[in-house]
Amino acid sequence: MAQNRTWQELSSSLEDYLEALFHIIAVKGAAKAKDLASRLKVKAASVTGALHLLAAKKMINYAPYDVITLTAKGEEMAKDVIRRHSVLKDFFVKVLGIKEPAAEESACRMEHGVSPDILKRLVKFMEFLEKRSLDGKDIVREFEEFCGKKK
Amino acid sequence: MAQNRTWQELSSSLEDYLEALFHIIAVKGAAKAKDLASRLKVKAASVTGALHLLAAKKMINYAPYDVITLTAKGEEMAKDVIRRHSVLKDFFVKVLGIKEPAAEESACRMEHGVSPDILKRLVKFMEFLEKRSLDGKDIVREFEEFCGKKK
DNA sequence: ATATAAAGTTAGGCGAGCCAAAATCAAATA
DNA sequence: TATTTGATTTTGGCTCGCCTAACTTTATAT
Repeated sequence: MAQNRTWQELSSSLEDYLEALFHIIAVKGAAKAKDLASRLKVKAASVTGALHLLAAKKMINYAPYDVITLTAKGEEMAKDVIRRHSVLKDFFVKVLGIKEPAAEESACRMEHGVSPDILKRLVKFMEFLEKRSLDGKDIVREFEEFCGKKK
Repeated sequence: MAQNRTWQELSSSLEDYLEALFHIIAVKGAAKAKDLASRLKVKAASVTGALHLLAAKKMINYAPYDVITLTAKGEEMAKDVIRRHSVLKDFFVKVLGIKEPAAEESACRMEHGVSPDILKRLVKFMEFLEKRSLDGKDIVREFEEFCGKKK
């Protein structure tokens, strides 16, 4: 299902590759196909295919058998995906109180569908909760109690 | 990209069909292929294909040229999808203050990825906000003000 | 009752994204 | 340097979900 995302030019799959690429590069300076394959739980042949597509979209610097790096455009895109991912995950963990592996998984699944306006509002909402907490009115704590009480 | 959803046996696409089916049936008692096609912005041939799949999964009662209804299992699934959709949308509208068409769109895109635990927590969070509001501590209102103030 | 229109289905095709198997390249080792 | 080994790519094949075009069935209108 290649859904229409007017506000995005990449498929969910390619966003995943870009995101993984960014993280691998952050640690190792550059990425190899194998890193992507193991991280995304995909076979090497699939990686090659995705790399061709990303290269065609000028998102990565790719030459056969060479290491992979992100172009400026690719890095921008990757950061955008990662931002959606981490905002969602933060919301799940810090506000909803979801535990680590589940929060991560759900963020992965939902990150591709978050529109810019939803993202902005979600960030603002968490800023709001943060500020309130500093003012001694910790909503998250209250929510935890609320959850603990019932049942 | 047919993602793995261990907690779900239907593709995003089939979930969409089921969801639409439920709404059409709610209004008209039964659905025709044409209703689905126009609602999902898809051609009639695609509908037939999806109906075969849903019938194979015992989600719908389907016979060529006949009206379509949901089986008990299908109705259950449909309600589940719709619940995910409406909880998300509610959160977007009532808490984040997202306007109608955008909230609906984002709910559509994200509904397929919401896990049961996230959903449960989100519902609880909104119950919590509701209760607080009844106690005269309207967090949503405060959030609106918070948003209005800054910039 | 029959001709026409509309709805539904079938057949065949396309792209995305995955895979396995085979071929190729590169890096390490003998 | 020659060889082996592991990484990468290519090739061909699969499923899903969509499409168009052609055909069949059902509904409508004369």
